[in-house]
Amino acid sequence: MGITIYDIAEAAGVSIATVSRVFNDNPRVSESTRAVVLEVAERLGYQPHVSARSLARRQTETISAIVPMLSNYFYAEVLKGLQDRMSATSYDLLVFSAPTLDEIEGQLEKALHRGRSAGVMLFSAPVQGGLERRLERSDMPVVLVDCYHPQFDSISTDNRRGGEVAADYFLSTDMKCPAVLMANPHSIPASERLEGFRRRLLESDVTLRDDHVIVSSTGYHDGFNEQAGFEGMKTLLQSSHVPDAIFATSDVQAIGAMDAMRQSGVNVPEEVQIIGFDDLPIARYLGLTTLRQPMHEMGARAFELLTERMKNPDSTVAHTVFAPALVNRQTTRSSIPA
Amino acid sequence: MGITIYDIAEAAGVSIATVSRVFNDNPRVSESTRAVVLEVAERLGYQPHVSARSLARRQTETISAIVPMLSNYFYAEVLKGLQDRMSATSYDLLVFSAPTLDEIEGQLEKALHRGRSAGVMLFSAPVQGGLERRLERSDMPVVLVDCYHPQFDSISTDNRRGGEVAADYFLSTDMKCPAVLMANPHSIPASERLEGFRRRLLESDVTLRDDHVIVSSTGYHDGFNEQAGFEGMKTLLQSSHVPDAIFATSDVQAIGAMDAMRQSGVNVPEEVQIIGFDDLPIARYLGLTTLRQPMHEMGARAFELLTERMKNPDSTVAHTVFAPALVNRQTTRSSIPA
DNA sequence: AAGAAAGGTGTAAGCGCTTACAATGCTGTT
DNA sequence: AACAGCATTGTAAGCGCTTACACCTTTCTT
Repeated sequence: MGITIYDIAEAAGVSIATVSRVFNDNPRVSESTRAVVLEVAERLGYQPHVSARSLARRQTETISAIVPMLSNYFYAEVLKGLQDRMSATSYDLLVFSAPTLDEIEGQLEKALHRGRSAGVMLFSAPVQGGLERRLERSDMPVVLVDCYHPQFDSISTDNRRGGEVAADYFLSTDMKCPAVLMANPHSIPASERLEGFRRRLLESDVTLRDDHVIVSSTGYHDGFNEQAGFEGMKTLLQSSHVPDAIFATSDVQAIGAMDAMRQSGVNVPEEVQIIGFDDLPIARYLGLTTLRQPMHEMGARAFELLTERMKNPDSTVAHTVFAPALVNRQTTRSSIPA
Repeated sequence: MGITIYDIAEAAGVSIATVSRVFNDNPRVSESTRAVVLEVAERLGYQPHVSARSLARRQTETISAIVPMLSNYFYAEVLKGLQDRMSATSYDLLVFSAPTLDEIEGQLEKALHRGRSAGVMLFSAPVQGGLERRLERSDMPVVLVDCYHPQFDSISTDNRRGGEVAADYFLSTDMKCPAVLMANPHSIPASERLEGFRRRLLESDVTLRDDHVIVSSTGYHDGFNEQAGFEGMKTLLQSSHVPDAIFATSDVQAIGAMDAMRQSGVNVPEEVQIIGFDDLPIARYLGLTTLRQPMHEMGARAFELLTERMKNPDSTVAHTVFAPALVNRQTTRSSIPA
């Protein structure tokens, strides 16, 4: 159906090898024939056939991203950073979605399919068990995003540090009774955030009650969703000890929690302070104090790590860890000068 | 590097044709040899090579989506609907991003590349001029999402109707002075929303002042962004005639506007009502009254239209139009009984 | 002026798969 | 017993491209 190099070759009066060379920027073609070939190709509207090319070259120009869910704004932002970085290159982005843990392996299998992609980005996946083995067995360049494994390049945020920063901030205010709106317990980022938060409080004279760590009841988005925050907050407000400082493991949870407080007539931050995590663009317009993850930068860096790995499969593994930064807005009270 | 059908054929003691037949569910293979081939393939970890397969078959199993921006939550939601629908099939999703109008043609060119995809979804693109010609010239199955052209299958929301519904609602309250927070004027959906809103007001005794149609100052996301809403609202609040009812052409603009009002101490909805557009999941937790677009359903339906078109290239063009529904929450006042 | 080096082009053998066609061995018919 | 008909399998020719190798001109050495 389409125009092939044979058509071009014939029309230009050269061989297919020459046509191919022109399209591969091979210097062993004279300027004059190059011009002719290009002119003919342009006139006939020639495009190289993607599959044929990658079959012959034994490599593709597409990379695969396995993402839990596009409708999770955190991933949407990271992917935007990734795409902005990629757009200058000739790579294409194939997106697989794996909403639940069990689906990851299946999607990874598709992404790892021979001839499909030049590299894979795996988002927020606990790399262990079958997944770990599968990844080790393949010789595909891989970058982990928002997760970690010693053997693979990765890019992530220092979640523990984020928890610590949140705790430190609360401790610098007149906070008496903290609580955590936690996502699903099996979520590694969420667990790490909780861990950092808890660790810092342990070193202080404030205690984090066990019943003040509310685990998400909904599995959707791994518990990183508004509803989880809303319901968790409802629970906290009914507690015998209503907390006065909330650390939510994501902005969307914080947003749900703020709604619950609004409905109950609780003033933020006068009665209850709240800190989120991510700093989605929207957080600014909600006045939400939060821990910023450089999402676009993470996406861009992930692409760089991946291409680096593709170029140099045996270089040492690189882990890029970003430090989350507290963005102080209107849902927290001011620090008490020391 | 990988295992090929030759390896399988040799190990199973059959020809490559038979191996190929097994993997293509060709019935002309005996049960016994099928079992042997499958067993050997499993043992050797065989996977068909994607490019080789699509080269030989002259077709791919991937579809391309050209989206202005992944970080626009509307697209993220539609894509989620699309992926959920696709996950049961063997199709893969290639995502191209075209943040500005000029970039669409280039990205479309990539998506239309021979051998790349079996079909294309084009989001929010004004199909005219070069784009229109390019699309007509290709024989690629295409579905337009959030835009319209008589010659191509499309899926969209009745934007004018949305504007009318918003106007009708405001008119049913004690609204005196409406305003519109408009995105970029060249955005077709935004223009249509404005048009419907304006049309209804024209039939009423309330007038929409020209200086109360605020066009987005930022081009980012075509003006569908929080900042545009924020700044537009600031402008309105400084107007000699401060409006008491705002129709924002998207939820994110409404969110920006609400922040501006909060900062200025304006009460919503007592002093100013506001209606958004989209009904992002977050809208519910912000109590935002808005016009709901069934985003997931739109994605799913887009996929169905596309596969339909792929199966049957000559069937008549189908346009699916969803009616937006008003979701009444806390940013609007109640209707006055007629 | 002869030979080496360099530049430019063509030939042909893949890349891994699908599939038309041919070949084989059965079964059942007459 | 000979043959038609069927099920099963193999052979080989692509799909459109890349690239090693060979070949032929030029140009440069000495």
